[in-house]
Amino acid sequence: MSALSDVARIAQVSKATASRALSGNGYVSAETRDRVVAAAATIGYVVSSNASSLVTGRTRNVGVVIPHINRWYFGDVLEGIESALIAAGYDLTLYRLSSDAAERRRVFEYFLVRKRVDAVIAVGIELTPHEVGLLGGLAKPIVGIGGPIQGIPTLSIDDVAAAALVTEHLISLGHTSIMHFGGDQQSEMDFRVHSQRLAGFRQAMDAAGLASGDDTFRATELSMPGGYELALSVLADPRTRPTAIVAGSDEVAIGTIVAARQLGIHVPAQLSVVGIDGHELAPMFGLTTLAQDPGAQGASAVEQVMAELDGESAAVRAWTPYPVRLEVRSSTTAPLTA
Amino acid sequence: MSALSDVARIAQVSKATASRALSGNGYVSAETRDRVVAAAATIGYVVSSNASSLVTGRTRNVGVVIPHINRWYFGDVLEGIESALIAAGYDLTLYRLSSDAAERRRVFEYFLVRKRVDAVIAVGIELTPHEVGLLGGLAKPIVGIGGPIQGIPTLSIDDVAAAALVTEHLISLGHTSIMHFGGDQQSEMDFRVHSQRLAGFRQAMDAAGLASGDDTFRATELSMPGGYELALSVLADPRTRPTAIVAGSDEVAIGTIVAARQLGIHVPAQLSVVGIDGHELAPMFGLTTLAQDPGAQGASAVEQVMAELDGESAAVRAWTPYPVRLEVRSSTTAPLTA
DNA sequence: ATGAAAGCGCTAACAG
DNA sequence: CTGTTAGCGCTTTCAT
Repeated sequence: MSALSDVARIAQVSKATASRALSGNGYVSAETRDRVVAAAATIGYVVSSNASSLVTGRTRNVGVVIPHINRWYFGDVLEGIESALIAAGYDLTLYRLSSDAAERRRVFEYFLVRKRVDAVIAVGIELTPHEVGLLGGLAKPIVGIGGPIQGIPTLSIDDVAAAALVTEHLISLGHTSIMHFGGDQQSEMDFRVHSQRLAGFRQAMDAAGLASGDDTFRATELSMPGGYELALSVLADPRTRPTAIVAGSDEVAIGTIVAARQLGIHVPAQLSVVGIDGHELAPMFGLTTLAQDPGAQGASAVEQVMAELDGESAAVRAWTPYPVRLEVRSSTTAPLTA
Repeated sequence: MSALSDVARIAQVSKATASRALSGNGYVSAETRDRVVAAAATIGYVVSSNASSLVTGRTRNVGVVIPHINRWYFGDVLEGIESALIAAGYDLTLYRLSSDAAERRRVFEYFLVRKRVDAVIAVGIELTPHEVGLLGGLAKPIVGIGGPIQGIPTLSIDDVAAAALVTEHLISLGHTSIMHFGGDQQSEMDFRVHSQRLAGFRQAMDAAGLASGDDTFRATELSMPGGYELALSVLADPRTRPTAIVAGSDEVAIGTIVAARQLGIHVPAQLSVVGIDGHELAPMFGLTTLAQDPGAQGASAVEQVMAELDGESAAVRAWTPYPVRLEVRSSTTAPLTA
């Protein structure tokens, strides 16, 4: 493997000059630079990022911690982050956090701390103050996606408002028997997203004077199979079946629709369903959903990180709700007495 | 940031001894090791992987190149790789390759070469001999997933046989008018997967004496919207509509089913559909599909890489077909005259 | 079993 | 504008 010294020797300059010529830092005469660049090209020289990082303290690499890869919302966010990072010339090191606490500790206390990453983006994970402190102590920027984290900038929609909005949509259609298929309230993993969406749902129901008690909420994994299984069991009984469902995610919504159709329930004539993610596949299913843009949120997070890395650390340390709008489609929601 | 020298000073040993105690390489008396470990713990010492990599030449990091993140098959493979890597104490650096040739070159000639990764796993991407040579010249192990690559070990199913199998299934059900909704034959990205599946389809059709000409094949992006759009246009005309579809992926299959139902076509009474990936969501849709296990393939790839990294470089340099079986479900395929 | 010393490959002052 | 010098933090002979 050729080193900088080889380039220097061939170009007949010192290592320092070669370094300057290649990195673009510092003055180098045009002709010298050309010689150096040519020399580097002929021997196929590429910097050793290790050596370079060791002295500069910068790795041009950011760590991304995320609970799932193969879920619509998370996959979209990840793609958005990936594109933005590559465009900025940064590497992306991926850590999937399971609910296993020991593994989580290992990621934070070992993997993320070894001077391997310049910054961390946490997607859909509520960092503990301890974890924030760990990274913060190393002066590594952190930005979150998916919900407020104490003391660091976070991008997310206003989940309470979002859930309230879709619920109101259903109510405005004349529905009175509405259920929320949401995330497990115990799950530490995904922020307060679950509880906030439930809160928004209840808020809208209460405001309309509708029942919002325990039997209007059922917890499930926020996945297609999750929604499917739950819907199969809840919708089977025609006497207790609601006329509308506020799904905790688009995947849950689709799962619910598939199950309903399988039970012979007509969507939307007999059951209206709304989602919350605004995934690109939603239109295909005609799903009425909130239009948040996960990919764009990922890209914004990268922007934030880059800004902080460039010293603009006075960035927004507070949470800013990401704007959303309700995308109304005809095929999964309908007036109650259409 | 505390360094090894700090640990050494506190434990009252030399840096060399501290290093040995912490890494477990070389002789250290039990009591000395305890002192060192304790010292490291109190100041929260973590090795700088840069410094360590610089001298050892090993990064404990593997690069993964993959064309999509948010597709069932690829997401599953990626999850499998991630888990296996973390378990082995390795980091995973993710590169999504678009069809942009310039970007692809940049990834191979810049990102992957800077002594940042110990090995590369290429998923669903046919590496060129040049790319293989690039990494090979650096003595970095490469393993592929998804199809044969010249000169390196690759994991994949036998796509010709797989496509033939699902096609035969349809034929055995009495279908004679069968179409293949597969991947674009021009796409360089995804190996020969597309053409191989088409070949398998034609092989089975020909063997049964059925028409397998150009009008039995339609190309689409191997995604749900891809399958959906294509099905919408192809299935609309009842006079030319086939009775069965061999989908190029599970996503295409689902998209096709959704479109068919939307057109009022009953699946499987009027249209039978088979997929090829065996995704975990297939059962939910009752999809008849091949059972390949993408996650397991990812894990196997990691095993291969680790073996090569441990010097067992005499590993299988040839392609070994990954075993599959056909999972027959009742709801998306049926005898023609049921 | 432990320590001293020599780098790994590069960048960043500081002179000139 | 270019060269000299001094490390970045760690591992690894080679002595002891």
